[in-house]
Amino acid sequence: MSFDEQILSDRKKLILKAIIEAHIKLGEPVGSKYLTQEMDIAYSSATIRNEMAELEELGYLEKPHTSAGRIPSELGYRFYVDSLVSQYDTKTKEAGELKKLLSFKMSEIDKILDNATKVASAMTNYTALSLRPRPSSITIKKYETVYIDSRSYLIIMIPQGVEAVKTKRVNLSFEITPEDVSALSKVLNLNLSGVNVDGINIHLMMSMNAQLKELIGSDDQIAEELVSSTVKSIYETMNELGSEIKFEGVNRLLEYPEYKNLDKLQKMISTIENKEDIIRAVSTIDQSDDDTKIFIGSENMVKIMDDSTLIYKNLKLNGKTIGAIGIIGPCRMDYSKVLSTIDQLSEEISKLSDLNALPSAKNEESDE
Amino acid sequence: MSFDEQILSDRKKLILKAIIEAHIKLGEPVGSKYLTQEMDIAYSSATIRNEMAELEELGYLEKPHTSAGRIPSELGYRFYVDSLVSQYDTKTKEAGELKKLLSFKMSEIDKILDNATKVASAMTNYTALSLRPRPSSITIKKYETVYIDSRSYLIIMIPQGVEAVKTKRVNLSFEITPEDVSALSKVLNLNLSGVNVDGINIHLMMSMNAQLKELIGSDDQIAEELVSSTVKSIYETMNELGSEIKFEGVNRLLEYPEYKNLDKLQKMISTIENKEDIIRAVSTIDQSDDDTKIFIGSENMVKIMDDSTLIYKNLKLNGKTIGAIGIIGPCRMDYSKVLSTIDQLSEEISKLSDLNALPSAKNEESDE
DNA sequence: TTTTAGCACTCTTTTTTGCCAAGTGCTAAA
DNA sequence: TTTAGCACTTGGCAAAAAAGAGTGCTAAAA
Repeated sequence: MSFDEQILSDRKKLILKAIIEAHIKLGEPVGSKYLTQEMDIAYSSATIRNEMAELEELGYLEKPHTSAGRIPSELGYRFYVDSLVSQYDTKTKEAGELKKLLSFKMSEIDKILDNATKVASAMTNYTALSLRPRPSSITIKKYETVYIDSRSYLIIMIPQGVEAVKTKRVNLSFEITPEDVSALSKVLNLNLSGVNVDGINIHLMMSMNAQLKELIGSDDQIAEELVSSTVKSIYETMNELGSEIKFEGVNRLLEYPEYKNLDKLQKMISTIENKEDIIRAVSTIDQSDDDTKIFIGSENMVKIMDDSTLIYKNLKLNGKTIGAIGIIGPCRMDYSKVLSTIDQLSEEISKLSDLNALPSAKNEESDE
Repeated sequence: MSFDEQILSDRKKLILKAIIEAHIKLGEPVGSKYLTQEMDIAYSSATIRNEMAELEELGYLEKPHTSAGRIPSELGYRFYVDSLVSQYDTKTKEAGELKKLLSFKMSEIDKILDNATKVASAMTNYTALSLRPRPSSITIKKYETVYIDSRSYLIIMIPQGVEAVKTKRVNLSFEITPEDVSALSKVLNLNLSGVNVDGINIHLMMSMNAQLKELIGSDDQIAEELVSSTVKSIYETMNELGSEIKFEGVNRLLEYPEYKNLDKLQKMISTIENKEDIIRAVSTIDQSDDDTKIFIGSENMVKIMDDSTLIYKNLKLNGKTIGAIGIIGPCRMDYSKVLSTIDQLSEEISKLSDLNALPSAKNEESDE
C-alpha cells in the first residue's frame, strides 16, 4: 500500500479519490467533464483525461466501454479504502441509542409470532407477515374536528409519542351543524385525551353523551350517535397506531414472475415497508374472528396490492387473540398449501398455551 | 357461491379449474391449445375456446390482450378458492416438527447477534449478516480417504445429523503412497468419529501419530505431518458445518442500481440464500482477528459475488469471540459509514459484557 | 344440436435499423 | 506541461419490420 502511495502523484490521488467518490454517489461511470464541473477539480478535462488514462493503465480505473466514463476497479477501491477514505468518526451521538437497541428484549408472544412468521414463510415459500395489536400502548394527546358538510366531519388525532397525525372522515346518517362538531371537539379533548383503548367504556361514553347534549342542546339521538360513531373511529385509529407488523421472506417475492417486473416489485416492497397500508387493511378485521380470510387482488385491500393475494388468520393463545399471521403472494398462489400451512400453524400455536409459552417457568433460556 | 355453482356447467368448472391451476403453475396466460395438450382435457381447442369466451363473459376469466391466452379474474380466483380448490389436509407429518420450530428459543448471544444485524442493516441501509460459529455441535460420523497422487489426497467426511457430505482436498509438501492414505482412513475412523471440535487435542493427535506409524511403518516425520494436515482440514470443515449465518435487510439491495439488473440481483440473492459460499468465505478468517476486514469484489471471495463488497468484523464479548457481523453491498458502498457503523456496533457489544449479557444470574444456558 | 377444423385477424414480442449523445484519444497550439 | 479541438467509437433509444401466439368466426362434420 505504501508502495502504491509512492507511485501515485498527488494529482492522481486527487483525481482517483474524486472519481471514486463521485461514482459512489452516482452509481454511474464518471467522465472527465463531470470532474471539472461538479467536483471542482482545477484542471481541464483534457488533462484529467490524460491522468485517467494513466490511472487506467496502472489498474485503478476501468472503462465499461469506449464512450463511457471511468469506474473504479477493485484495485481502485482497495487503494481508496486503504489510503484515501476520510477518517470516519467512531463516536456518534447515537451510541447510547445503540446500546438500547442491542439489548432489546422481546416478549414471549412476540417470539411466538416471530417464529410463526418465519416458519410460515419457509413452508410456503411466500412472504409471511405477523400483526401484533397493542392498542393499549396508544393514547391521543389532542383532538381536532373539522366540519365538512351536514353529513360528515373530520377528526384529527394527535397521538402521544408518535409522530404521525391521524385523520379520519366520519360519515353520518343524520344531519349536523358546524356547532355540533366544535362542541364534539371540546368533549373529546375533555374526556379522551390521554386515555388509552382500555379506558374507553360505557360509563365514559354516557358521560360524554350528557356533556355533548348540554353543549349543543339537541336531542338525545344526535348526541348519542355522534359520540358513538366518533368513538368507533377513534377506537379504530388506536388499533391501527398500536399495531406492529413484521415481515419475513420478502425476498421470496423475487422468485415469482409477476414480480420480475421491477416496477411491481418495487411497489410491492415499498407497500410492505410502509406497513401502514397493510396494517389498515388487516386491522379492520374483527379480532375475534376465527376464520381464515382470503383477500384476492383488489378485494377490500389497499389499492397498490392489486395482483396480490393476502391470506390471513387470527392467532389464539389461551383463548385470547394474540395477533395474526398472514401470507402475501401473487394472486396465483398455491392456495391449498398456504391455507393448510396457516391452519396448521394457528392450531399448533393454540396448543402451545399449556406448555412453555406464557408461564415461562424458571429457566427461560434453553438453547433449542 | 352456491349461486355460481348452479350457473356453471360441469364442463365449465372443469375448464375453469384447469385454467386456474395451469396458471398457478406457469404464471402465464393459458391458451386453449395448452389445455388440450397438457392438461388432458378431452375436447378440441375450438370447443374450449367457446367455453372460455363464455367464462370470460361471466367474469371468471380475463384476456391480457387479444392474442394471449386467458388468465383468471379475481372473481375466478374467488370461485376457485370457494368451491374448486381441492380440500387440503390439515394434518401433515410435519406437525411435530412444527411445534419444535414454534417454541424455538434463542440463546442470549444469538439475540445480541440478531439485534446487531438488524441495527447494522438499518443504519447503513445495506444488507447485514451475522455469523455464529458453533463448531462444537458438529461431529463426523465416518471418514473416507481417496488417494489422488503422491502429493495430495481427498478426505470425505460424513457428518452426524447433517445431510451434506463434505470433501476436502489436502495437498502435501511430501510424498505419500495409497497405502498411507488407507491407513490414515483407519486411524481417523478409530479416533475421530463422533468427536467434536473440542475433543481434538494434543494427546489425541499424538496417539493418532503412534497408530499411523505402526500401520505404515514409516518414519516419524510423515505420520506426524499427515495427521496434522488432515486434522487441520477436519477442523476447518467442522467450523464451516457448525456455522450459522443470518441475513437482514436483503431487500435493501433493491435500492441500488447495480442490482436493478434482475440477473445480478437474483444471483446475489441466491448466493445469500445458499449461505454455504458465504460461510466458507468468512469462516476462514482467523477468529481471533480483531480487525475489520474488507473484501472488495472478487478478492478472496466467492466468484458469484463479483461487484459486491463484504465488510466483516469479529465480535467479542467478555474477551471471547462470539461471532461476527458483516455488511454486503455494491462495491461502491459508502465505506466510511459502513466502517464506522461496524466499529461502533462491535464496540457497544463488547461493552455489553458486564451488564445484562452473559452473567444474567442463574437462569442462563451456558452458551458454549 | 354440438363439436371440430381452418383461416383471417389482432396484438405482443423480438429483431433490425438508423440516429444521437457521451466521452474518449490524439494532435497541435498555447 | 497544459489545454483546445476534432475525429472516432460505442451504447442507448426509437421507429420500423418481422415473427409468433392465440383468438373468433365460419362452415363442415358428427
